Amino acid sequence: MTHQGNVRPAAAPVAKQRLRLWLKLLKVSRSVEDEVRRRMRNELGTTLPRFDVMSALDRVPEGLKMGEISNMLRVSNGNITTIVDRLTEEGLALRVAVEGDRRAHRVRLTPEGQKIFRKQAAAHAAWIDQILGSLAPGDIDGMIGGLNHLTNSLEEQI
Amino acid sequence: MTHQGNVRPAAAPVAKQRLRLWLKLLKVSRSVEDEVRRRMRNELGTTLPRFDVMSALDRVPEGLKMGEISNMLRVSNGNITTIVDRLTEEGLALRVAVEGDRRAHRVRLTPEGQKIFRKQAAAHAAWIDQILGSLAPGDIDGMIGGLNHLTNSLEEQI
DNA sequence: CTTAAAATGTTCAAGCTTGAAATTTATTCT
DNA sequence: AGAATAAATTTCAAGCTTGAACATTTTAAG
Repeated sequence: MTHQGNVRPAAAPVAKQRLRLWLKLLKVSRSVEDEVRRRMRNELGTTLPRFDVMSALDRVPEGLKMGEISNMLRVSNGNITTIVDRLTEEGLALRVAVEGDRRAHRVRLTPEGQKIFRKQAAAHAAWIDQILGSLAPGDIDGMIGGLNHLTNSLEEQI
Repeated sequence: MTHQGNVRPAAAPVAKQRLRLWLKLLKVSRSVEDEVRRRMRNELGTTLPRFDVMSALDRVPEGLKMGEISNMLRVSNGNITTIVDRLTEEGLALRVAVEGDRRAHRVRLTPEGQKIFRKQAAAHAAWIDQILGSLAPGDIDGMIGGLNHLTNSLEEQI
């Protein structure tokens, strides 16, 4: 029963609000992402995409198939191919054959890759804490709430 | 209000919360951005960067210098060059000489470019309203508040 | 078993993005 | 004025990203 009250201030500009929110959200997340990207390059000599891939791999010691990585990261298949190629060349990751399926390989971090990733992850966490330092727990909870709503409806929608 | 009892569970993990928030923020904004990108391509035959540039130009009828565009969009100079080149080739934008400074040009939308942009902007606004449709005014206000805090501190910091 | 369909990856062309180097034009200093 | 410095862009190499086309292997159907 969506029943309007008797006084309507104006044709509800919820749509406008949503657009404003989105523009703001995009701006903030681009700013932070740019800053992180810059530090990845300058302080760690790596890139965000590589870090993302290594992060996915680090969570699953037995390794991930290419398709699993690209699903997790919401990124195209071909994309992952080149990133993993490079990580492999540098000895940070390796592909192991999947028993019973000659199409697929499982990608894993090498011990060296793990060691390096751990360091990078610590640096990354510290940056984020610093960059988002102005946010109080109250802000955080509020935003996480809204973001969760969004995430849920996006998963249904898209 | 989630109010902790008198016992503090552990050394305040605000940093962890901030990291969680950032990962969520990044995920949501990438999802929405990807969806918008997809529709830009499939439904409008354009790209987000082009749309962004046209959007900046549309707001300033007298035109913008290259550097002004790249500042507004927080994007490198070289980047804008190629995008404007393409818009120009297609007759959607044009460069007019700046009186008294032969280094710079002012980029403007052509009437054709304006017409096309207006249509695209309307479609874009509708998408956002639909994609963010699950957000109630309460969510929106909360998030905008948090984002404003962040924006402010980012501007000082970075 | 043989063939068609599905799944898993890789390759490729095109566009985006960046930072650094190069270019051209303005401005400032002696 | 002449030289050095600064400003506005463009060019360039390298990496990221995507979707489409392709190749290989697996699974399902007949």
